[in-house]
Order: sequence, then structure tokens, then C-alpha cells
Amino acid sequence: MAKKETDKREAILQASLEIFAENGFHSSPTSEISRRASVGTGTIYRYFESKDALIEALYEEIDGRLRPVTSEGIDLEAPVRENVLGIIGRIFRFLLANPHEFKFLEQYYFSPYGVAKKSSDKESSDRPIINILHRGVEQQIIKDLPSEILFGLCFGPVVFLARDQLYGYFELSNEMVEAVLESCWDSIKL
Amino acid sequence: MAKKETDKREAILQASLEIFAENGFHSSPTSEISRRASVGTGTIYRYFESKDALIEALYEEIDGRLRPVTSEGIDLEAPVRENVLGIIGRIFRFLLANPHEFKFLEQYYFSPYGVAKKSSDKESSDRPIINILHRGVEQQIIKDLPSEILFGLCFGPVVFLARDQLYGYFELSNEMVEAVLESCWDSIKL
DNA sequence: CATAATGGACTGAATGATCACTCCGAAGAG
DNA sequence: CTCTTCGGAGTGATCATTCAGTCCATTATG
Repeated sequence: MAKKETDKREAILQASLEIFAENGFHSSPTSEISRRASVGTGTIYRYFESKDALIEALYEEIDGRLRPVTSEGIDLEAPVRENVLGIIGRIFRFLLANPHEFKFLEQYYFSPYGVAKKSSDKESSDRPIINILHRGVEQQIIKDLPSEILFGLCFGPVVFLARDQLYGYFELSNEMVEAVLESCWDSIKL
Repeated sequence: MAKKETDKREAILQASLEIFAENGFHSSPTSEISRRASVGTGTIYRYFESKDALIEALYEEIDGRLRPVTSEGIDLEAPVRENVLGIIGRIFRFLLANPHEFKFLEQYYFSPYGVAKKSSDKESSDRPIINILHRGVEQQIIKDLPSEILFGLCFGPVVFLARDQLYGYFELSNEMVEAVLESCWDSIKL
């Protein structure tokens, strides 16, 4: 029974991820979500207080899946460069491989939800990438710029190009992904 | 009379720019737009066929204002580096100085409107920046990568950081703007 | 065992709110 | 007085959310 309940919750999350990614939050009626999840419309409200709460829960879900992608494979003994390229690369590949998640996150960060979230997130400073960048600056391998800027130089191109690829504007070969990562490094290295 | 008609059209465009930037397309009722523009709701439909048409017209407007910012001051005799930094820098500063326009454009490019637009835009290849980048590649000053990627490397950080600044996450000093531009160049130069 | 009663997960039609858009009378120009 | 431009209440459509009732697994009763 507990199993079945979980199933419905999962089905609703999965269905809304797909539909939000395809149509946007505002063009995704709860009726369509419930249809794709094969549950009654009212059932959504047994698991989530409101559509907003569903969106927040979905964000937490995806963020939870992205976090390990960021941290896995970090080796503080290894050179800064390797660590930086590793992290950016894993995120880049994750975004390219998970279009629904990418589109959802983009929408989320742009919306009032994401703005509120980011403002309240002081934890952002303990993200592994920030630490690694700091170490690079200390070792005089990376430019001495505020971490927000270094962060933007790394992830700006990644997000920009992931979007181009996912909307079908062009194709990113594996080789090109590598070239982009190298270029990001060139932009922050001393 | 023609003057006054123009005034109302302008008022509607200006009001919707502000409201769209603040609330997003979907949370900007025509009633609120008309109120801020000090016209009747029906008047909007005298100047624009639909809300969608209004959004498209607004995009054309802003695109028209952005285009000269891109092209002005291009000097084909000058070094590629100067031209590239000049173009990116002018766009960066334009976005920072015009938050409403920036937020509108971001929303637009994410929405079905923008996706449709970009797909049909084969003119993108004659944007001045693309030509300059080509020249750089030919002169073996810039990496030999597809122009989409070079473009992404330049504008990814600019868009990413402009957003951070406009949502108040941190402050970009003039000095920092320069540092970002230099870094973008570092990422594409050979 | 068989049968009945209970509780709570589930459903989807009904509700009320919000909008885009229309339409017709009013206001203004000539 | 005619013809154009406005205004904003009204209309119909679309949604998020609710709730009265269904269904079924579990437990109680004989």
C-alpha cells in the first residue's frame, strides 16, 4: 500500500516534469498532468498542496539528482584544472542528456520561484565548484576575480550551448563538448 | 491625430514592456497593461491583433533598438580583437542598462515565440559579430570552431552575468565588466 | 469461513476565479 | 451631423482547486 502511494506520487512528478518541459508551467493544466499520470485530477492534491507546491517538490527532486553529479569524482589531490573541467563537464553532459530536466530548471530559475529560491540560498557558497575555484585562485592558477564571475564564465557558455543543442539549433559532438570545456578553462586560467 | 494614435501605441508598448518584464507574459493581464498605459482595454486591440501580436511587435521594437548597438563602431580596418570586444561590450552594457528589455528578451527567447523565431532566422548568419569571428578564424587569431560555439562562448557569460546583476544577486563594477570581456576573448583566442 | 461494516485512498464533475477578446454606446474631430 | 477613435462592462473559455460520492482492502462479527 505504501508502495502504491509512492507510485502515484512518482507518476505525478514524472508526468509534470514532461509536461512542464514541453509546455511551460502556465500551459500545463493539472487536468493534463493527471491524465498523463493516469490518476484523477484530485489525486494530485492528495500528494501536493497546490500546483506551486508540486513545482517546488519537482525542483527539489531534480536538484537532488544533480547534486551528486556535481560532487562525484572530485579529487582534491588532483590538479585544479582537472577538477574544474571534471565538474563542468559532468554538468554539461547531464544537461545534454536530460532535456526535460534542463528545460524545467531553466524555467524554474527564471520564474519568481527560482528568484526567491536563489535569494534565500546562502548555501551556494559551499558548492564544490566554488571551493575548487578558490583553491585555483590561491594557487595563482586562476584569475583573481569574484567567484560569481568565475562561475558565470564557466557555466554561461555551458548553459547557452546546452540550450542551443536541446532546441535543435545545432548538434554538439563529443569533440565539440571537449573544445567548449577547454575554452571555459582558458577564460578563467591565469 | 496621427500623432495621438502613435502616442497610444507607444504607451501600450512601453506599459507592456514593463509589466511583462516584471510579471512574465502569463501574469500580465491585458487589463493591467491598459491601466498602466492609461487607455481602455479595447484600445489595445485597435493597435494589435492579439496579445501575441503585441508580444511580437514588442520584440521587433526592442530588436530594432538592439541592432544598431551591435553594429555601431565596427571598424573592419581595426584588429579583430578590438571589434569583438567592442561588440560584446556594447551589448553587455546595453543589457545591464536596460533591465526591462533584458528580461523581456530572455522570456521571449525561452518561449514558443522565440523558438519559432530563431528557427526561421537564417539571417542570423549575417549578424556582424559572426562575420568578425569568421575573419578572426581566417587570420588564425581565433580558434577554428563552429560559429555557434564561438558565439556561445562570448555571449554565454554575458547573459549569465547580466542576469545575476539584474536580479540583484551581486554588483558588477565597470572594472569587472572589462575583466569579463577580456575573459571571453581569452576563451576564443588561439 | 462467510459476510458485513469501516476507513481512507481515489476520482472527476462542479465551482469560482481569471483572462483574452468583443461590442456598442460615448466622445471627439472636422 | 458624420465618421473615427475610445472605453470598459460583458462574454465565453480556461484553469486551479474542491468535495461528494465510489471503491476496495482490512478488520470485525456471527
